[in-house]
Amino acid sequence: MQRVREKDAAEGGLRERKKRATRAALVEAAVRLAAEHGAENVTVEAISEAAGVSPRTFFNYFDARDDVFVMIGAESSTRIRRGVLEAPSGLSPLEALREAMAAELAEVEQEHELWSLHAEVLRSSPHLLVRGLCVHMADEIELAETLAERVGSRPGGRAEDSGEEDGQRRPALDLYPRLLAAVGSTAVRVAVEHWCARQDELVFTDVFREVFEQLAAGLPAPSEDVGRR
Amino acid sequence: MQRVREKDAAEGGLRERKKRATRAALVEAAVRLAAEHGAENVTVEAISEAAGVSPRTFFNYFDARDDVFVMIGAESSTRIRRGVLEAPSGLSPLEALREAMAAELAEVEQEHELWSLHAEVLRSSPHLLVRGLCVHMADEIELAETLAERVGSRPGGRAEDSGEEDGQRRPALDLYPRLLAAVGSTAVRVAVEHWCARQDELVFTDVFREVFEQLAAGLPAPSEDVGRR
DNA sequence: TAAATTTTTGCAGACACCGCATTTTTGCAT
DNA sequence: ATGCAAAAATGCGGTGTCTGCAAAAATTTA
Repeated sequence: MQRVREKDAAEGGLRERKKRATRAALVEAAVRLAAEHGAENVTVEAISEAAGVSPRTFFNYFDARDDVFVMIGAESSTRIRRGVLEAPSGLSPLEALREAMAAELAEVEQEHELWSLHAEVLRSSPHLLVRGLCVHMADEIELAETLAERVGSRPGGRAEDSGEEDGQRRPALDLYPRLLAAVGSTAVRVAVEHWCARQDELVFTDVFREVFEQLAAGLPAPSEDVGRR
Repeated sequence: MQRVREKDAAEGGLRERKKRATRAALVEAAVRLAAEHGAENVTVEAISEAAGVSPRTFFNYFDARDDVFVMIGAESSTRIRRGVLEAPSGLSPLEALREAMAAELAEVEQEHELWSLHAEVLRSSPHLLVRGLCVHMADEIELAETLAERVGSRPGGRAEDSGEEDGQRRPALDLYPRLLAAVGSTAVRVAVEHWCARQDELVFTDVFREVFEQLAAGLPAPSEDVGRR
């Protein structure tokens, strides 16, 4: 009866594995087709056919056609939140967030191949880029909750509460965690965009470090050494 | 022959005035219908009928149906940018941005009636809220350019022009203005959201001041003495 | 193997959206 | 005012998105 509870989590059942495979197939087919013909000219029918499922099934996996181009880093959010909680307790909230995000970005670097193709698709149709960032924003509230947890439970004892799956309880977060989550996410976005714009000249790690330094310094006016003329 | 005045700019031609009227009628009809029946259940046909135009005409004004629920603060962006340039030169970039945004928010407060109704619609269907923020984001690049102008960091040689006649050429802005524009916008968004969540208890001005103080201070960990202010 | 559960699929239909041709409105010069 | 050109509104037809429903297929459980 109650023996199977976490099929969704790992790859317990064969059923879940197939679902993951189908979803991945749809995403890959979509990205590949979009890279070739342009995202606007790729129909649900074409994606479904390339993935080997019916068009109707597509909508069992994605609420909207555009979502398939955007649902890439779906698990990043979870990993970042875990990273925030596991960061050394000596770090400030901003530093903890920075470290968690840096780790996740390094992780993403592994799948550089797929992300590169994906980025190309988004670049050709900014409409989708915007949509992707919106999805990212949905994670912001959860990140804020995690940050609140870290800030609230000070070091000394392990803040590892077993039942943190409260899920329902949304007690109007404090301003600070919300702000930190939103601003941190935004900073990373800017870093990525800036790096994408001039990939050749810049090392992403530098840009990443730079934006967080700026944040920590309170966004002061840039030094004068550049402002000649 | 081709003496093309700028009828588009102000209220010169009667033609433009009618266009504005039609657009406003569509927006108002849409918001009103959405407030009553829920945004999801309002078709283009219904909006068009309420506004007294044909359904086809609707798409002459808006690229997508959802846009009609979102195109409210279309001119805020321009006013904010002007505010940034006109701010006292003694202010830091962050302060200039803060002042410009505070002024615009005060301006918006005038049309409190419409915005309140509009906010209610967005609250009932977060899908649209997301879309609205996306529109907001499009302004971010322009805001970054304005900030760059104020700071005086124009890369790419001839700093003399500063004109927008390049049209296509967007010379890869510096990191700092981009970051400031994005983070500033994000901070305001968080402030608005936070205030909306607990409208009864909070004064918006306080929240607004608070987020910018946090930014200027580098987002330090919140101290234990909360009642300091 | 049979039953229960979940997923897939086809189908019908509402609606969003776009291109095109036609009609109406507006701006301007005569 | 009046005719002409530009621009907008409209109607129509078609493609594509997305949903609900019920049957069929696959998978798990008993």
